[in-house]
This record gives sequence, C-alpha cells and structure tokens, in this order.
Amino acid sequence: MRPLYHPSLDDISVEGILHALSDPVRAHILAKILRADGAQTCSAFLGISDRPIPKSTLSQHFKALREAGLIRSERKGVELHNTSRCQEISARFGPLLNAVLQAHLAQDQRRGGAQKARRIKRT
Amino acid sequence: MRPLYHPSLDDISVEGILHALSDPVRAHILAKILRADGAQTCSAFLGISDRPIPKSTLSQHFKALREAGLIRSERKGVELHNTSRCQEISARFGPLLNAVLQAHLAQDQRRGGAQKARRIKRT
DNA sequence: TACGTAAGTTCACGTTTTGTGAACTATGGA
DNA sequence: TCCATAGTTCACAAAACGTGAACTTACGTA
Repeated sequence: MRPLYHPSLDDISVEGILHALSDPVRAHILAKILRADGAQTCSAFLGISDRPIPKSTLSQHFKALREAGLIRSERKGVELHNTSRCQEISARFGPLLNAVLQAHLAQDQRRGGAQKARRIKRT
Repeated sequence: MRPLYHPSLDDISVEGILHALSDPVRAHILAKILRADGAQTCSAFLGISDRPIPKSTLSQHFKALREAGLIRSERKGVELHNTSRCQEISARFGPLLNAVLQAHLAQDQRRGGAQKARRIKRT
C-alpha cells in the first residue's frame, strides 16, 4: 500500500477544489466530515447516496478529496481517519469553500432532498 | 444548426456550475464576459490562454457555459453575442459565483500570471 | 445571382477520466 | 493460525474531452 499523498497548501488549486466538489457525493462527504466532531472513516459513507456506493468507488472519492487538498487521511489500524483541511483552505482561499458547501446544502434542502439531508445529518 | 439551449433557472445546478468553472479557460471566459460592457463574441477569446485555443474547442467551452446556465448566447448575424447570467444565478445561489470568480482571480494574480491577468484585463 | 470570407458548429476519432467488480493487502482480534 | 473488516489496486468498459477537418449560415461585393 502506497503512502497517502497530501498536497502542500501551495499546491492546492482553485480548479482542483472546484472539480472535486462538482461531484455531489464528494461534496456530501466533505460536508459530513466537517460537521463531525472527530474523524470519519471511509466506510461511514457507504450508504450516503440513495443508491449504494461500491467500496472501490468510495475509495476513489476519498483519494480525489485528499489529492485536491480538502481532507487529511491518517491510517489508524485498519481504518482511515479523515479530517477536513477546511481551515487551512479558508485561510488561503477565503470564502470559496463555505460558499460552495452552503450552496450544495441549500440545493439539497430545496430539492425533495429535505428528507435525505436530514437522514444524512442524523447518521 | 440546432437552436441554442439555455436551461431555465430551476434546471441550473450547483454541480453543473462548479464543473463548468473548474476549467480555468471557462472561468476566464465568464470573468471577461462579466467585466465587459456589452456582449462578447466567441472569437474574442481565441487568444485567451498562453497556447492558442482551437475554434472547435472554444465552441465546446461556450456550449458548456451556456448549458450550465452561466451565459446566454444570441445569434446576431454571423456571430454569437454572449452575456452573463450572473445576476440571475446570484439571486438564486447567493455568493457562490462571486466567491468562485474571485478565487480564480486571486489565484491568477498570485501566480506569475500577474502579467497574464493584466493582459487579459486589457484586451 | 454567384462568390468569397468570416463565425461558429458538427463530426469523427484518439486520449483521458471515471465507475466498478474482483482480487489483493494490511491490521486486529479470537 | 485463521478469520473478519477496512481500504486499495487492477483491469476494463463506459463516458467525457480536445481537436482537425468538413460543414452551415450570414454577410458583403461584384
């Protein structure tokens, strides 16, 4: 297993962030990590969407978020502990991240996803 | 030639906007259209990047922006007049668009692209 | 009317990216 | 030592992207 790559702050790009968050599943993942008190494991997200996400796909999503600089992942035993890098990001990119997350959230609520959003929040 | 498709406000999505603007060329195009007083034609952007962009590629970029709901294009004779839909978008999506454009701009300036940004501004 | 030209679009096709099942690699118990 | 669990890697099919070449449309100009 390769070591986990995390870009330095300087290597994080606006286009990378936007691309990573242009996928609603990834946006959900980040939002939930951000909301959580402690770290979140990958498998906590297997049922995040209405259709179940395969493990391999989920793994790629985490890799995408990590390599875009949005999360930090540490191996703890058999699992991965994911925390957000939102603070660093916001310090460098200003209101970008909040605006994006907030827009996704508002959209979820606008859509019938009122139920879905609540379910995710609870989980 | 097919008619130009413009999504209604309700059909515009956060993920669509982010995906469209995760390409720096498209972000530049939108920024310039927004800055311009009147409408902008497509061919005004042939030299927007350091390497010249082929016409066909440019055409696809405009289509992407249009179908994401970010610009409105009207045929005027032989050319296309493109204007931004940023006002509508901001009314619905709040600070999202400004944050994204601002982040791109700041990044351009941070990079050696200080020159490039100035050149584009002038054009 | 018939040409020529300029602005975009469409098509075809090679390249890249994405999603996913299957096989694999840790790690932590019993 | 064996098993289960978490996540990764691989291989490959499907989708998205970039671009040259051919095409369409509109506008002169003769």
